[in-house]
Amino acid sequence: MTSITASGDNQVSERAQHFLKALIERYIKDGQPVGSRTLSKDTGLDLSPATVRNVMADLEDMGLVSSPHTSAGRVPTVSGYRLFIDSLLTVKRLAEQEVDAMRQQLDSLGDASALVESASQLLSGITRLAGVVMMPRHEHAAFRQIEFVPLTGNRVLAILVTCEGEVHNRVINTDRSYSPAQLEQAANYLNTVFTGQDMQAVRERLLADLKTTHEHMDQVMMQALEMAQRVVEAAESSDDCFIAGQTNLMEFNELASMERLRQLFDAFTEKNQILHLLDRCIEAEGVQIFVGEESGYQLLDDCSLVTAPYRIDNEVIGVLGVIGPTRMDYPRVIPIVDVTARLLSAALKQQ
Amino acid sequence: MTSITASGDNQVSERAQHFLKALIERYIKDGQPVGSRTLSKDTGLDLSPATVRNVMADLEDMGLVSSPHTSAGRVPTVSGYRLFIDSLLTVKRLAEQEVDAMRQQLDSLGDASALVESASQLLSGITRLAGVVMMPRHEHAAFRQIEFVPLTGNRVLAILVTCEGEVHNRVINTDRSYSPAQLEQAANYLNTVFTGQDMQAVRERLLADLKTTHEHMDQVMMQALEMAQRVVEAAESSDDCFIAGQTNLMEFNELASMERLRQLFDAFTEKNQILHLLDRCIEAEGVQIFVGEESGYQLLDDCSLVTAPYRIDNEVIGVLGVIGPTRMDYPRVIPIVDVTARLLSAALKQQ
DNA sequence: GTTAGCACTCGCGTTGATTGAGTGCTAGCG
DNA sequence: CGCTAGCACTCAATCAACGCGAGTGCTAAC
Repeated sequence: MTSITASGDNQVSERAQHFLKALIERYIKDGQPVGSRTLSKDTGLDLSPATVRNVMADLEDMGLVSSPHTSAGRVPTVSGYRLFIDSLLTVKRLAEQEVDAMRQQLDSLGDASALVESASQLLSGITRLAGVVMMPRHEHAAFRQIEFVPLTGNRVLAILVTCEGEVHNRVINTDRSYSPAQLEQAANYLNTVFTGQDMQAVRERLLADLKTTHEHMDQVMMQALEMAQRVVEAAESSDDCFIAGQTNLMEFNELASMERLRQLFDAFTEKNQILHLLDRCIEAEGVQIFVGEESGYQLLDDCSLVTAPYRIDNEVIGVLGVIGPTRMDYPRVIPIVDVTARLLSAALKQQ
Repeated sequence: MTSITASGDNQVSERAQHFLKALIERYIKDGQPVGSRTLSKDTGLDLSPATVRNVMADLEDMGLVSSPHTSAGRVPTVSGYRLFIDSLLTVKRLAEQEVDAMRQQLDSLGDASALVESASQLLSGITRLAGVVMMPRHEHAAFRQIEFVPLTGNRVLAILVTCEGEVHNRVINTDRSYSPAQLEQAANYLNTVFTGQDMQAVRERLLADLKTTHEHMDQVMMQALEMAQRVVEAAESSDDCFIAGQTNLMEFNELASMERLRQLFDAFTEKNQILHLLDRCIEAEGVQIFVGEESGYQLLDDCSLVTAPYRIDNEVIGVLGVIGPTRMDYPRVIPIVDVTARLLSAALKQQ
């Protein structure tokens, strides 16, 4: 609309940025719209409220702040937060001892899922927000062992173990009953063929075998292939996530509406929407942030999501992060999420 | 205080009971304190509000109802609900087709834990309260098979399968590494010794062996015994429960305080308090109800718990129920809980 | 460009009056 | 003796009126 100022800083002057920063920091601190008087004291610069008001009017024109009503102070808009996050914010680095404390809390005993749970609790406990951690997805997980256990009534329990020590099991209804010996033989065969192989390869091979060998093979093997296929499938689709500290969100009065909260909590138990969202963050290099509507889910309209990918052997295998109100303490939360991702990566590597 | 009336009905007259019943039914329906005028219309008897007031005053003296303030109507107290539940209420039997619909929803595929989850969802969905189902605890579960899988770094994955098709696994840190052959040999030994035996017997035998054979046995076997002991322990302590539809409770304005709700939800994720409470219901014959403070947990002060045990082969193996506000529709909820328990029992038996 | 001054706006909390639902009590009736 | 009509009383809830205070935009002067 208005012509671009000569400051070069595409539209918003150095000073205006400084004010925006101060405003957001203040707003994060006490959650109230911040007025010109307060702000004039907050910034180091020794300027009168009236001057501040002029700057605020500019910021409002640019859509970076807005006032809830005519005689309240200003609050940051989503674009305001965006600018703040992208170029204004000064991250508070964590002290070495804080990192150590976190490392200790991340109990590295037990299996991957215990670790993931522990990480989400760590995140939520330390940020007082909701912590969420995707289960690691091993695209290149390796097949270790498969076992079939006959149950009553034509049902077979298939157990699959990966080299990473994860156990997946699934009950499968078969059309006729099989003897323990038959099942053992089938398992032995599969184990010798597949042990150590990449899970994706196993999957493909299984599908191929199921098609091609349709006639040549005996009934038992066919059935075994199918069962293996089913449990591998189950293992792959078990991308899940842990969410901890949901109830922390109840403390924030900007989310106080039961209606909204309920939808949010339902999404947390449903999980798949959250998972989709996390999936979209998996390609980011480091910390990624969605503010308010940016996520695209109306559910999260007043929320922000701060995520970071975690990896093993330099390959990204999952994402973790926190969900909280848009008014969250980004400078504090960002390094926490970042460090937690690193710690989790390290802990997973040790296994 | 006043002398006992001759009605014999220990203090509270036939008519008073009738009024109490009408009052509670009304209060359950619209959640407002009910006044004398309303009540005089509600009961079939054609009596004036003034008369009703006299009766209400009596009920209040007996502690069965109370008024939130002087010019509001009356609300049932805990003792009022108690009397209502114990001797006044007329249960609404479920229609055959409703039961059928429930049976269909209770997806009987998959393992026990899927079934339990499905049951809790069924309960919460149909009552619009929170549904909770204990995992079945097989005191007499039978040992089926144990397997040890070596992982990296002196860690071993122990997998235990019961005859019922449940899989328990646990990662165990050992003090030195063992070869796959050693582990297999150990597993084979345990399997031949224990297969088909009662889990409790297995547990005892393991403990005994660990003590007595201390010197005679070789290192590998000692370690195997210990690992087996650990995984059996894990299996036994895995008494857990599923809770569904927590968010339903947000709809009730008597629970609208964030503070209380938060505590409640935290208890739901923590689960062990809930479990203790359910444990106390395991001995009841049929449906058991805790109203408000009766549960003994302050958390549940404004809540009621309706439970019923479920069984397999006539042996009680778990409890399920619903949690909701004290003002819940008992006549409807009770048969639902009852029927769900029966359906779950039947579904478990089929396995 | 900055600031002081001023009129104006608008949410919030207080007050006070009104309403209406409901009670307890008492006197009278069958 | 049980029931009822009537009456005075209580108390939460609703609403309008009001003042307060925080904050704004604008203008004129430095």
